[in-house]
This record gives sequence, structure tokens and C-alpha cells, in this order.
Amino acid sequence: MPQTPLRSAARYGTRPTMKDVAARAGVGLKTVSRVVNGEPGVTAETEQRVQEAIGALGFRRNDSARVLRKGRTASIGLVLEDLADPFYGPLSRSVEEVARAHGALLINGSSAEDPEREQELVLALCARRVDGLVVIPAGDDHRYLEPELKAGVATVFVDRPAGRIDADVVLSDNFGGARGGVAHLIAHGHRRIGFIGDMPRIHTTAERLRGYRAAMEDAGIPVADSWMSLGVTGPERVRRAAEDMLTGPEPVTAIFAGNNRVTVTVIRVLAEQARRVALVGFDDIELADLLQPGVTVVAQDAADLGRTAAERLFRQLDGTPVTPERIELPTRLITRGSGEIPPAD
Amino acid sequence: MPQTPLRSAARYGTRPTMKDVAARAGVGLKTVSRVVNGEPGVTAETEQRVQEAIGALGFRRNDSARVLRKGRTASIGLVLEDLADPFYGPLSRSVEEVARAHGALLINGSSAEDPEREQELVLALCARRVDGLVVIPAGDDHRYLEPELKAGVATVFVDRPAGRIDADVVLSDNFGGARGGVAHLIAHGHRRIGFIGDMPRIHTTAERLRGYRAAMEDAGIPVADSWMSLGVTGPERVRRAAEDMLTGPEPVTAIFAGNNRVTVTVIRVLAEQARRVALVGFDDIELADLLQPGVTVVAQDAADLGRTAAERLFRQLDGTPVTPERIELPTRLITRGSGEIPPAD
DNA sequence: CCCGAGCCTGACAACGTTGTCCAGGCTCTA
DNA sequence: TAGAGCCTGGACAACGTTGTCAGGCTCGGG
Repeated sequence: MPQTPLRSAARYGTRPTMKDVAARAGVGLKTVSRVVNGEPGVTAETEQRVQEAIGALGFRRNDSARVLRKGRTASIGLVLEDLADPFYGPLSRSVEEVARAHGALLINGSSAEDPEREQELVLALCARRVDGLVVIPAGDDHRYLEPELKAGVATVFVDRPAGRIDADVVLSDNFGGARGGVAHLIAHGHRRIGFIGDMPRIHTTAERLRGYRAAMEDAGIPVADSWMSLGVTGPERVRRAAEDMLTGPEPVTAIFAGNNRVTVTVIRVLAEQARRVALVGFDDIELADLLQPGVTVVAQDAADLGRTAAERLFRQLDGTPVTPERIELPTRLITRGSGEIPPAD
Repeated sequence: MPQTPLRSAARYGTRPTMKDVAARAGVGLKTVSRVVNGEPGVTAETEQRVQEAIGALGFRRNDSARVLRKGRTASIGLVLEDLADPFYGPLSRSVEEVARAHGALLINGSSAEDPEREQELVLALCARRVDGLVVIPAGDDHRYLEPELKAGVATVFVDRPAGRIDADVVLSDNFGGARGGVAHLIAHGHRRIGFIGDMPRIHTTAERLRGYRAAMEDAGIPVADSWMSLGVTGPERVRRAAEDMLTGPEPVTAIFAGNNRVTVTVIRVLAEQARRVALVGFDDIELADLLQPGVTVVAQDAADLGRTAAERLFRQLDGTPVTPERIELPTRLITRGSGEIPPAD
């Protein structure tokens, strides 16, 4: 309930206002405003007096009032899934960098992959009158944003497309990346290849799965159900899924991991195996090159994703009329060893 | 210049206000306010009409106006060093979690280790009238915050202490952790131990260095200057520093890495070495257990750091009068192999 | 039938800032 | 010296919301 006020009753020590500054400096209210905003039309001497009063009182302009008056807040909202996920760190950082370049602050929150929480957050940001929104969607219906779009709130979706609404979207080429990664395994002789991924209702997962299927079909390899494990969240379940497909009736010789969290756990499982199993993961992970073997991944550039989205956002804000667009950024296959292991049988 | 308004001239599509809703529902302004805020004293039928009007117009309360009126913003600011650093992800996340539990939003920004930028950011947050601040300081003089503290802005410093001002501080036991880590190396027979760290003006670096010195002194080992490399930022410089101390006249047999970024690079350097060199790093890193050898680290709990700080913040906001306090959280030595390698000579 | 109590509802001021507009004093020129 | 024009400074309204307070309505009891 982000709208609930803080429950505190602590007295908000009263802060000096422009009126106070004006009184102390012996000038009019508007003159203080002019000084604070660097507007012309104030003598050096008067400005001096005002500055002194400001310093003495510790005055800080109240931006709430300013926003109310001006309509613009110079802040943008970022809604992502989980800040603790290393994938979102650089993304968030690059969005912030662009925002800063445009003189805007960043307000952010995590949806924890919960559509309801996403909506709650987005609306709270809108109530704060952010000028724009960068959203990594958790849900698949964003019609609740229609009034906001109409009101001129710039909006860009990242990493996953918006649902049932026409808006800018910046994505990685999940389908192509996965297809390429799986094709890479096939090229190294694998036929029994496993796929472990998150919930298929998440767009990225669905696309990567589609890429997996496409690559298999390209090679004319029928896919056994036991090779695909979906809706797998949390290390324990990933572990079980990996172990299952390694010991089933048709044990896989290679695994394609659908995201960085899956990759990490699969690495752990494979490290315990007697035979050598190939692995390609989606998303790069730190230190992947130092492991034995190095981890081959389909890397997406999180920072670029964020930067592209944020720049797109500010282009909307700059007044250039833009029609919603879908931008897809390429992925890159980084071979480090684990993806080049030949089939064990 | 976070205060500069967005340069855009895009017309902010005019949004409906309570007045519009009132007109459409055929009720008074205040009645709409009551409905929006769930206040009692409105007939079900009237509320119904108002709700319909709200839905039809896509009305969202303007929190700027609300804040102006109420004095509280239900948002807190978080200033950290770099969101892309994996150490800050969990910290930021846990702060957000606590904020959410208290119904507050999180506004954040990165200082990039630049004191001036830190101040600029903090003041921009204060202008937004955040109720509280969680700051990971870049600078060492925070007297500029005095008017804010006096005005009742709750403030907690994390990871590093505040400079020249009396405020709450939540830290890891950097000194004790480093001392323990180095003592661990000494216990495994090392005497020539190197220390590579960031700029010593950063409190954490200074404390860890102090811990290193203390452990060496405890063991009666005189420290050669060539074993200590400070002010080392960026992978290339860390690499050079490591190589230097491995090949100098008194080559080290073990390295203590002052932070996670240093650790990662040192791992790379050591992987290229013929002889085996021991390593203990400050801060845990992902996958540290899967490397050969596993990386022994002094781990601090970033999430706990953030949570503790945020809870402390809201305790201030809840009106309980609290005197500034310095909270120090323990670190934990995690042995995984690299720190237990015996000296090579 | 009248009055009072209690419940809904709405008018109005205030929050702190900025935009508009005007007044007064100054300088410069004719 | 007077008038025009410029520069500085200030009074006032408005932004959208909430708190205060008073008015009108209904209903029950005397």
C-alpha cells in the first residue's frame, strides 16, 4: 500500500520557506524565488543578502510546491523485478545515468514478479507525477496505464513487452539468442538437449523456449517432454529438474539454461556429475570465464537495454512525437568451454 | 544538476483533478477527497457515483499537492555508490523491502564515489522532501546535512561513517573482519602477505588496512612496503599491483584483497601463476565456491546492513526519540580453499 | 407537530512555490 | 529639466489537495 502515509506522528520540524528567507533578507517573496532559480533581474547586492539568509536559515526549496506549480517533476520511475538480481544492477545503473544526464531523479521499486504489485507500484509512481516510466513488466495486461499514457506520461517497457497496450518496448533477441545457443550445442554433436526455464508466462522464458524448439526443429531433432522443465524457480527445484533430465530414460548430454539463476544452479549440479555434460546459459554471469570449464553463454547487454530504453523515454519527453516502436537488441554467444563439450555417449 | 527541470516542451496532457471528478459525479470536491482517501461519512450510493467518475476519467490523485498539504511524502532516499556493484544490489533491495513495509517509496541515486555528487544528490532528495535518507557516504564531511537533521529528516549512514556530524551509522566490522582474515592466512603458515585495496580515504579500506596491520603485528611480522598496494582502482591497476607483489624482491605467498572487485581481478591473476598463492578476499562473491580452488572470503551481509539501517530509519520516523548510535555488524570468515593454501616456499 | 440529534455534504482557507503584472526609481536623451 | 525607457522589486493568483467548520437533511421522540 504505497499510498498509505507513514504512520509516524513525529513532528516534522518546521522548515524555513521562501517567505522566511524574504523576511530575513528584507526583500519580497518573488525576489527570493528569482535568486533561488537563477533568474535575471536581481542586483548583485540583493542577491548577496538573499544568499546569506538562505545559508543562515538552511533553506531548501520545496520541490513539491514547485512541481505542483510547474507540472513537471524531473523524475522518472523504474519498476523492475528484483534489484538483487545481478542482471538488473547494470540496467538500473544505466537508466539512472541517462536520467541524470537529463537532470532527472530516479524513483524505483521491485515488483517481485507479481503483476498486482507491479500495478500498485506504477500507480504510486504516477500519483507522484513522475514524468516517465521505465517498466520491466511482471504482468501481461497494462491497460491500467491507458489514462497515464493519455495524460502524457512517457512510458517504455524493457526486457519484456507490454500487454494489451501500445507502447515502446526494448527487448533482447531472446528467440534468436536461444536458437543460436542451442544450435551451437547441436553443432557440437548434441541431440539430447535439455531446457530449464522459469515460468512460461514470462515473455523471455517463452521466447527462449521457442528458440530452443526452433533450433531443434531446424536440426530435425524431435524433443522429448522429459527434456523440458518449465516453471522452475528456486535453486532446489532447478537442481531436481537438472538431475531428473540427467538420469531419465533418455538422459540429456547438454543443458540449455533459461536464465542466470538457472545457470548458476546447473553449474553446481554438473560439477557433481561423473560424466561431462555441456552447458550453455542465457545471460552472462560474473566469473564465468574462471570456472572449469568456462561457461558458454548467450549474453545480453543489460546496460545497453537500460540505456536504450531511457534514451527512448527522454526522446518522448523532449516533445518529438514518436510512435510506439519495438526495439530488439542482439545477443552475443560467448564460448568459454562448457558449450563445446562433446556428447558423453 | 538534478534541479534543472526537464528541458522538454511536450505538453503535459492535462489530467483530471478532484474538481473534475466532483463535477462529473455531481458532488462536492471534499466528498471526492473523502472517497479517494477512504474516509468515513459518505453514503454507499454517493461513493459509487464518485468511483464511477474516477474510473471514467482515469483520475489519479496528485501526490505533490497532497504532500504539500500534509508535509509528509512517504518516500525515503537512498544514496549509494554504484548500483551495478553486486554488493549494493541486496543492500538496496532490503532497504526497499523495509520501506515498502512502511508504505514508503524509494528514490535512489548513485554518487559514483564523488563527494560533490553525493551532496548534490542528497540535497535534491531533501528538496523533494523525502522523509528520510539512507546514505552510503562518498565524502567525509556531512555538515551540509545539519539543517536537514534539524528539520527532522531522519538519516542513517551505512557501510561508512558520517563525517563531522552526529548521526546513526550502520557498519560492518571491517577492522575485525580483515584482522581475522589475515590471521587465518598467518595461521596457515604465511608471513609474506600482500594487501591490495581501494583509496585509503574510504573508511572501509582504511579499516581493513588497519585490520591487516593489526593481524601482522599480533603475529610479530614486520610489513614490507611492497606488500601493500593502496588507491588501486580498476582491473588493470589491480592486476599490476598483484603481479608486482608476486615478483618483487620479497614475493608474497598470500594476498588479502580489500574488496570484491579487487578479489575478482586477483583471482584472474592467480589463475595464471605457476605457483599456488593463497587468497582471502573481503566481501563474498557469487560462484566463489565453484572456482578451483574455492575462494575464501570475509563475508559481510549486505542485506542485513540495509535492513538494519532502514529499520533504524523508520524507528526515527516513528517518533521514538533516538540518540545517534553506531551499530557494527559482524563479518563471517568462509573457508573454501584459497585461504588454506600453504606458503609456496 | 415541533425540536434536537446525528449524519452527509460542501464552501473555504491553507500548504509553498512560480507566472503575471504593475509600480517605483533610476538613467539617458532631447 | 522633463519624458521615455529600463531595471528592480513586490502584490496577487493559481497549482490540487486536505482540514475545518458550518449548513441541510432525515429521523425519532416528546
